[in-house]
Amino acid sequence: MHMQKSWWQKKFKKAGLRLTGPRLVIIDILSQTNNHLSAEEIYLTLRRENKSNNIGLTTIYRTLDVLVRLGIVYKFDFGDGRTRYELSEGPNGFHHHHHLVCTGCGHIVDYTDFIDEEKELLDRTEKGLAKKYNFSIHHHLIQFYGLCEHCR
Amino acid sequence: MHMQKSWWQKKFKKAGLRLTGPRLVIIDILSQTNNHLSAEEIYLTLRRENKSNNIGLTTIYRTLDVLVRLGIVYKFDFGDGRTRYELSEGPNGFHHHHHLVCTGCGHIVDYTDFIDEEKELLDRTEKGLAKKYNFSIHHHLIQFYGLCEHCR
DNA sequence: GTTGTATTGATAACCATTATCATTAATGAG
DNA sequence: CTCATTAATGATAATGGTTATCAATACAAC
Ligand SMILES: [Mn+2]
Ligand SMILES: [Mn+2]
Ligand SMILES: [Zn+2]
Ligand SMILES: [Zn+2]
Repeated sequence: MHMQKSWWQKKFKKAGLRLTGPRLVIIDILSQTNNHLSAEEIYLTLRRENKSNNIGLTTIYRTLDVLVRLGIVYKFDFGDGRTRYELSEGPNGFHHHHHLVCTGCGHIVDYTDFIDEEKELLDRTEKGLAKKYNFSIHHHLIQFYGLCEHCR
Repeated sequence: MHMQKSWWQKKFKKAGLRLTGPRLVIIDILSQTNNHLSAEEIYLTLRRENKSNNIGLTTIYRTLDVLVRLGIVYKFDFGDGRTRYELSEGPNGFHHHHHLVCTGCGHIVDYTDFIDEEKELLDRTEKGLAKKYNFSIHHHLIQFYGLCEHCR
């Protein structure tokens, strides 16, 4: 009974990193939610669901760092004082989106509206900036801030 | 000999806040640079230039908080572990721009290229999102990340 | 000038994230 | 499968940017 290798397992192989219990469990937690979890939230979820005896908070931070380096996870600052993480890709491939952030309650909306137009403009902007300022650009960040209907 | 009121003095008045020495000095520091200063950098600049006997770091944080609330200063996280601040407006009015961040050395470029096109798309996006998700949107954030020629 | 109150600064506390280091376990060779 | 190598882990302490406290100070309205 061999499990098919998921998209992220290959990345570990290629980087020469070990597929450990904690790493599998943390990716599992992230793939089970649409939320943008903080390290502590992952930690608490693990304890609550008894997913693994006791993974240290330190390991969560280290693992997230690895996942970000491998491009498996994206890292965000939404201004609430803690870094938040989200899987970069689901089983159905990338889900390119940007964020709408409520500065009242911290609620976050993943939106894909206008993404195609944005992408076109961003590509053009990226090329222009790269040339003019001699940068090699790797990624971008777009966020809208406001108040949700509840916090209005 | 009456000094003309600057754009930000009115905001203090309207908000019923006092125009104190420390506040004036901190705004002065920010208006004297194109850099995106952290609280500690402002603190050190003050001591170095002897702008005022001894303004406490606490006061810097509190003042920056006030300035952000009044819209006199913008607050940014460029991923280097400290919050950075920038005057929202110069003597010649707003200078709308976005940021290009070097993840190697932290160097930041203010760019205005493509701003008009971005603005058009952003306005449209903003309206669309506001309606669809029932948000009142106040501001947005656009940043490009990469490596400058030095860090390549 | 007097007065009421917002503001300040020294200090301690907070809290998310990192560094340390001895212990454990994933992996590849045999 | 067994073993040896060494990356990874977890308990703990430390770090560092930011906040809370509170008595002392200084705006600004009269
Ligand atoms: Mn998201
Ligand atoms: Mn800027
Ligand atoms: Zn809200
Ligand atoms: Zn650089």
